[in-house]
Amino acid sequence: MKTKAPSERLLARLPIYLTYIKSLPDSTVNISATKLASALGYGDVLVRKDLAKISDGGRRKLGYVRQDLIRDIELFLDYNSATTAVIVGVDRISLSLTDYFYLEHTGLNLLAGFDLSSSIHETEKGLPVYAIDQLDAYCNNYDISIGIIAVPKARAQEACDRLIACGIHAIWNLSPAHLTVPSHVVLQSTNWGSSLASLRMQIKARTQI
Amino acid sequence: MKTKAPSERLLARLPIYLTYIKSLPDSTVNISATKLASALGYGDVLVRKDLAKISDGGRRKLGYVRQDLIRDIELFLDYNSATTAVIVGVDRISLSLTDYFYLEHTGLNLLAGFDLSSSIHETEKGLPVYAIDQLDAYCNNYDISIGIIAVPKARAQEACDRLIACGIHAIWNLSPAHLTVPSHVVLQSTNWGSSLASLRMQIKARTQI
DNA sequence: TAGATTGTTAATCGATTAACAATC
DNA sequence: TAGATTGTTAATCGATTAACAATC
Repeated sequence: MKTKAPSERLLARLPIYLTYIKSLPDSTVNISATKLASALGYGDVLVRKDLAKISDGGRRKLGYVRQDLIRDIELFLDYNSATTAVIVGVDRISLSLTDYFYLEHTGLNLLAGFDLSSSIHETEKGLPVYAIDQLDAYCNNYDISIGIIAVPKARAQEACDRLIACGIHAIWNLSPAHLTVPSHVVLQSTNWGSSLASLRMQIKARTQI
Repeated sequence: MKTKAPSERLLARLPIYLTYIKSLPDSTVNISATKLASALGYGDVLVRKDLAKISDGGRRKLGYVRQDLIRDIELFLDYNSATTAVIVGVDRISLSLTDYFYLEHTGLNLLAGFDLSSSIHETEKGLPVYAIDQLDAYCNNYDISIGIIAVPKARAQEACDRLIACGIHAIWNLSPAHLTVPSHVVLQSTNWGSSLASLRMQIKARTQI
C-alpha cells in the first residue's frame, strides 16, 4: 500500500493555511473551509479537498475544530519529528531565519551555524557559531540532514560543495546563486525574483484595467 | 487587442532561467532550450514554449544567443523600467535583500528604509534610513509603488496598515505574519514554510525508496 | 548528409471548479 | 425547518508532455 505523494501545490498551501489559522484570535474555536477559503482568496472546494486529505473531517454546519486542524496540518507536514540542520553563513538573513524557526515550530532543528569567524560564539537566540573549518568534524559527530546556504552569491557553490562533502544529502539554498548538485542530493532553492515578478505583474494588471 | 496575462508559473520560472543563464561562463555564446531544460530539471518542450512566449526565437541547431535571451527575459519581466519601493524594518533580512537588489538588476528601485531609529543614517549599501514617523511625509514627496514589510511578525500588520494609509497600493510581505489588506491593495506574501515543506517531502521520498 | 535543434499540433495529465446530495 | 456546512462525483480548464515536421 503506498499513499500517493502530496502535490507540490498542496505542500505550498498548507503552511499558508497554518499561518492564517494560527493568526486567528484565541477565542476562535471553529473554522470552516468556506471561511478559510475566502480569507485567503482560494476556492472553497479546493480548500475543502485539501483539508479532507490531511484531516479526518469537520462537522457539518460548524466546520473544523481550530486546534485539531492545526494539529493535523502540523502532523501532515511532519512538524513534530525534527529534521536536523546546519546553516552556512551567519548574518542577516540567517539571523532572521533562526528567529523564524524559533518562533514557529516547523520541525527544523537548527543545530549550528558556520561562518568565517575565528572564535566560537553564540547568536542572541542561542545558536552556536563555529568557524567554517570545523564543519567537517561537526558533521561527523552529529547526524545532519539539511544544509542551509545563506552566504553571498559568489561563495554559495563552494559552501554547497563543502556541505555535500560532509555527507549532507539535502541543500536549502537561500542565496541568489544557481547551484549544481550531484544526483543523489536534493536541492531546494528559493528565488526572490519569482515572488517579485508575480507582484509586479499583479500591479501592472491592476493599473491597466 | 489584449495579450493574455502570463501565468503565475511562467513568472516563477523566468527568474530561475535568468539566474542560470547569467551563471554560465562569459565564454558561453549560445544556449539551447534543451540544455537549459536539462540543467534545471524541466521538460524541454516546456522550456521551449516558455522561451517562445518571451523572445522572437532561437536558431535551429544553435539555440538562443545568450545575451539576447537575457535581454528578452529582462524585458518581459520589466526589469528595465524601475518600480519604486520603500522597506519597513531595516535589519537582517532587509539588508540581505538590499544586497540582492543592488547586485541583480530586477527593476526594483529601493529608495528608503524606515525603522525605529531616532536619527537618519545610511546602510553600508547607501540606503537612507529614516524614523518610522517620517514615512507619511516621505510618501507625499515621492511616488512609491511597493511597500516591503520586513519587521517581526508581531508588528507586521501595523506596518502594513501604515503603508496603505500612506497611499501605497502594493505590499510585499517578507514577514511570517498573515496580513489583511483592503481589496484595492495588491498583496504578495512569501512563506518560508512552503519552501521548507517541499524540501522535507523530497527528503522523505528519497529515503523511502 | 546527419544530427541537433526549433516550433507546432495533438494528447495527456493533473488541478481546479461546478453541481449536487447529505446532514447537523 | 432553513441555512450553513461537508464531502463527493462529474465537468472544465490549464499546464505539461508526446509526437512530429521543419531546418540549419
